[in-house]
Amino acid sequence: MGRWQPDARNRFRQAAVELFDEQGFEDTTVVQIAERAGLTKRTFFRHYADKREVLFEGSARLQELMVAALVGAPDGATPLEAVVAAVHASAAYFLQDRDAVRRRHAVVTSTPELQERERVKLATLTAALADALRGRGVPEPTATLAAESGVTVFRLAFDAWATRADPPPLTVLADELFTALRGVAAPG
Amino acid sequence: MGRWQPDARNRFRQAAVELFDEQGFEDTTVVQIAERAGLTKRTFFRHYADKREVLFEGSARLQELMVAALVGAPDGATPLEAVVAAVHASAAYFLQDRDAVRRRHAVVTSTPELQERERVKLATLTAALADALRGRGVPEPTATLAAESGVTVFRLAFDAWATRADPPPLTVLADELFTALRGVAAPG
DNA sequence: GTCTATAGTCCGATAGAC
DNA sequence: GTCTATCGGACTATAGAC
Repeated sequence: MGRWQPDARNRFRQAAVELFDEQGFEDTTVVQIAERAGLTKRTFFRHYADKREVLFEGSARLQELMVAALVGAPDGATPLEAVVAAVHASAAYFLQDRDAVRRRHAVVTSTPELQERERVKLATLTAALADALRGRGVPEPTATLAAESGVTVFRLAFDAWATRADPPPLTVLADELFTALRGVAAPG
Repeated sequence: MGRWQPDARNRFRQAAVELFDEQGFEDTTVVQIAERAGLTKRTFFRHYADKREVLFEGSARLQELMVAALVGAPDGATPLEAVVAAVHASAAYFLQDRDAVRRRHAVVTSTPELQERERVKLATLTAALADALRGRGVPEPTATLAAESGVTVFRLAFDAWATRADPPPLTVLADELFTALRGVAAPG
């Protein structure tokens, strides 16, 4: 096989997750990750802009999924209904290996640095959803506000889903929050 | 006056803002800031946890202002109305020296690292507002959703106010967004 | 106030795939 | 040969330790 280590990214990701789980994010150095992956620090930074990024590889895929669902929502759907469709679509993404999702969530919520990065990813997601809404002809500021509301509901629903012992489906949690949101914005 | 340089924080803050303005955040080192302030790097890190924090000194004060307004809202106010009062109260904070506010906003929006920190501060503000709402007897998830909505409106209104050439008052921009939000959540 | 560890960058060299 | 991915080490700045 020669000196190339195949699947560099997969190896890095697995090594990183293991080490973060064993000894925490801050006490794990990039050199340690590289050693366990059988590669070097230099190569790590060729694949990831920084140490945090190794935990956020999936976010692009999740975003595509949600945007696609929003774009594919029925023509007659209101902006918020289209956003609800996007949030519902996200549930499929997390069903694959629930334990891994929960472990990752635990690491992220216990590390301020990682929470920062998560917020950035959610901001990117919000921008993408707002953009897709504008593509459906939704004007500003409605598009941005609908996208912001949807991502807020998504984040709160996902937090509850990843934290609770035996949670209902993500779609159910999200629907409860959407209902509550309607009550907040238009009381009486 | 002795060996202490009085007003260390003020000196650091002013030196930092000047340097960030002249050569950007990333190309400015903490040593440069300390030199211009007539102090040492060590002293800088005694006052601020990291290089970014020097730009966010005011956020605690802003938060107090908004929480106080929320707490002081009329008893009959709905959760969202109480949050609107908090956002309105923030306008007073920014009236002091508008140019400084705009320069700071320009630096923050042009530096991803600083946007991350800003998001964290907004998340802290959201938590504080939600807490104050719970103190008024508002149950979950209403308290959190109202706080999230309010901070979203605050952020969008502030962005517009700090970006536009000759903007209307922050309160006016915020009210427009609150109205649009009601339309998003309860259409028809 | 000095000393050290770690994140992250830059360079040249090298080895596989095509 | 060309393209791409890796390696190795030296280097700077942040941040924390002593």
